[in-house]
Amino acid sequence: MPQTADVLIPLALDTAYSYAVPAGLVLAEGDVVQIPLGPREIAGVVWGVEERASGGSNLRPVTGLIEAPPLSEPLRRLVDWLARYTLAPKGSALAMALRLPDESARTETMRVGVRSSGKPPARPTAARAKALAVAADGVVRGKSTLAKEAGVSLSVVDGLIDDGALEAVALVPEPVALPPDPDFLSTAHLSEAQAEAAKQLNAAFDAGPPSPRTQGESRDDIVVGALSPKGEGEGSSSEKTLPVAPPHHRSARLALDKEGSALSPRAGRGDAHDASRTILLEGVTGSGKTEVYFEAVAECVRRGRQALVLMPEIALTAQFLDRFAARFGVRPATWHSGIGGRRRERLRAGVAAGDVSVVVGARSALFLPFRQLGLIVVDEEHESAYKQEDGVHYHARDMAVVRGKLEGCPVVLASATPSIETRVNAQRGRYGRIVLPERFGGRRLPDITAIDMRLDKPERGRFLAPPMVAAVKKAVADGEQALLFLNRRGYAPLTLCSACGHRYQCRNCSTWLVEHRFRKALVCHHCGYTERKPEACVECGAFDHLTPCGPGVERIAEEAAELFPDKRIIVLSSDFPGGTERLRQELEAVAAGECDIVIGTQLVAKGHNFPHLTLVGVLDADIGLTSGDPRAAERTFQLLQQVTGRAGRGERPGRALVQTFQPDHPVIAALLSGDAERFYEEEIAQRENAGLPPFGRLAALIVSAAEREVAEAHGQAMARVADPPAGIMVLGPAEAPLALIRGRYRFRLLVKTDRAIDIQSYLRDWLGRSPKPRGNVKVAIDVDPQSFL
DNA sequence: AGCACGCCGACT
DNA sequence: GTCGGCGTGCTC
Repeated sequence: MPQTADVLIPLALDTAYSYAVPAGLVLAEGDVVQIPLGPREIAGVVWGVEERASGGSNLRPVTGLIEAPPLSEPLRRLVDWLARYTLAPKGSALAMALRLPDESARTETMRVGVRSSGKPPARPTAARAKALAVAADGVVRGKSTLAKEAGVSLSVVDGLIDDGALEAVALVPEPVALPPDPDFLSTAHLSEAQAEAAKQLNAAFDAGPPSPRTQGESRDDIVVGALSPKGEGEGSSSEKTLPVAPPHHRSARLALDKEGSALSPRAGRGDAHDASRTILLEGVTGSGKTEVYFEAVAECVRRGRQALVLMPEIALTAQFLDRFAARFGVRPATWHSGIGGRRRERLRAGVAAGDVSVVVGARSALFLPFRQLGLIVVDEEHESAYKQEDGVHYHARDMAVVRGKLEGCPVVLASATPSIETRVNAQRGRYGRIVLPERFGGRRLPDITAIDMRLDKPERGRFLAPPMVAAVKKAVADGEQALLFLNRRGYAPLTLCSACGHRYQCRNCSTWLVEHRFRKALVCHHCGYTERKPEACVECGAFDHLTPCGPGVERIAEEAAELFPDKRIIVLSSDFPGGTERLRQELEAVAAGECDIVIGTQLVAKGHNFPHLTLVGVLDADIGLTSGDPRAAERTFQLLQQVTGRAGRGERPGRALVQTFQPDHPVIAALLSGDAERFYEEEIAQRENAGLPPFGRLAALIVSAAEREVAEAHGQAMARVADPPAGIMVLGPAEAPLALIRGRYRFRLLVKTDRAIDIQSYLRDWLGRSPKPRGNVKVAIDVDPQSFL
């Protein structure tokens, strides 16, 4: 019986295309196939197979099966889910999971090995005899290995191959990763609290459903950060204007749920099942979260399943890999954007075959074709680096929760400073929560003291307050390391001409240009626009009147160099001269203690540990509190908590000094009191009081039209008509700060929502009914539920 | 993603 | 007169 295959193509296409399956080829869902598309041939994945007695003869045939790991059922469902949630075309979502070997991989030379063929060489020589003596054991070696071992040159080996005494064989590539040993280190090194936490964590392995793959139908109900339903009783007022969702669309059930909040299909139903399977592992810096989740990884490996540890890319350091090796005997397989070519493909294959049992990777590792995934850990779950902002917009932490659900495996979200949404999910019982309250080894958290800048003013033209100077002086005099933290790159955030008052501004954005003295340039930190620092004022032509206003790390370094001329000072920021590799080296050097005073931006708050650090000085704790970003408070708290937590990880206790103008601000007060709990409660309450969801949901709708008036009319009509269903808020162009009109009248509306999925049907319906002014309005929908909050 | 088609400005 | 910019549509 002839087959027809629906093939999803990794392009911006939302529907699978149908192809005839040639006789002799039998396809299954998930198979990677080559198919003709227009004039070319490309790879796609079989999304469905139909048996057909007749018909299908008008379809173009599948060209062939590609040798690549097929996409498992859960992975295919993840692609579906991702596409629907982000409103991305399915094909684009597929592209994330289908990264086939690129050209460089194919052209890379295959490693050739040699072994003895048993035949004696036609022309024996001394060198040949030596080589053959080594090869006599019949073991396959690389050519260069054999040459080295025998102490002969490569040409001798080549000669023997030509001669027929050695035969060349394709070498089995070395494994991408050695198997980690879950019992390499006994659990005796764990503290009591850690051991208890590990035990609780490991209980999650047995709490799951018997078979995850029988649960297909429930997958729409997966609750992740941004999708979590609101509390009960929130507006259902606009149901009358709720458009009738197209019947073909699944969300009809959700959108038309008459029971109450249409957007909260599961509101009020605590989900004990989820709670035992997605777990927030919360512990202050230095409490040993990593060791705890390593135990879960060990347990997962013991059970013969695979574990995935997700990290923000910058946190994937040698330091971390060594910690892993100390626990498991070997370094883990790693996956990040820099892994390319053959290595990439072999890792994929190893993961698909189940040979690679642990992968540590950045967010894209989420789409690897695991054979039997048994655990996902999301380290530093609050990190905004988990947000993919280009192409398909997704949050890797949320997708990890989704994949965990689809694979039927536990998901651990680890953080010292969890995101608000994760805290809320834990609080509402949707996620489990394990807290490590203390630092490992009885070490104390650093004492944090405020320096009230209204009282303790720095000297004129200086930025370090006297108590800060004194503290740094004492620390370095005692041979300790100090960190001065200022989250501002460059020399000065604003430059003006003291003769005419001209302020240097970016020509693209409305931001001030930041002076970078080292680079002799004025730089826009928003768009990257750079210009040479002018000799004379561009406005009035006055010389020597350019005045830097305010501090950046470079300026602090200048001040520190004057105050502590004999100390080793280093500035660490993301624009470190010499690139990422140099920066990495410098971070290692600092960790090794080869520096007295570190001056750094937020870069130093993440990833690296500095064991010699005892003093952290925060130079402007108030930066970011007034940014207008709804997550400003949360972000600032997380950052300050992390950076102050860097102090005192070694034997000595640490302390932190915080320069601030608002010691009573809730964020600063919570930081000073060390009461994170209080911060979260206040922050969540505040959002609820303001009528905001406790965490972000926002969808952006882009309308582009050939004519500005058309777009504007459309947008205004939309904003007006949109008396939106519960949980959806449509912001008109005037209210939307991001409503940029760029290029040819591209027009952007923001639509705020609980559930991106519902927007799709809502908009389709609304636009379907609306008159099309000139028949020339195109609607593309682009949603990132989290990027704005 | 590629590739064709079609509409507008600026050249040998 | 065309060359070529990109905006738009199509690929089973």
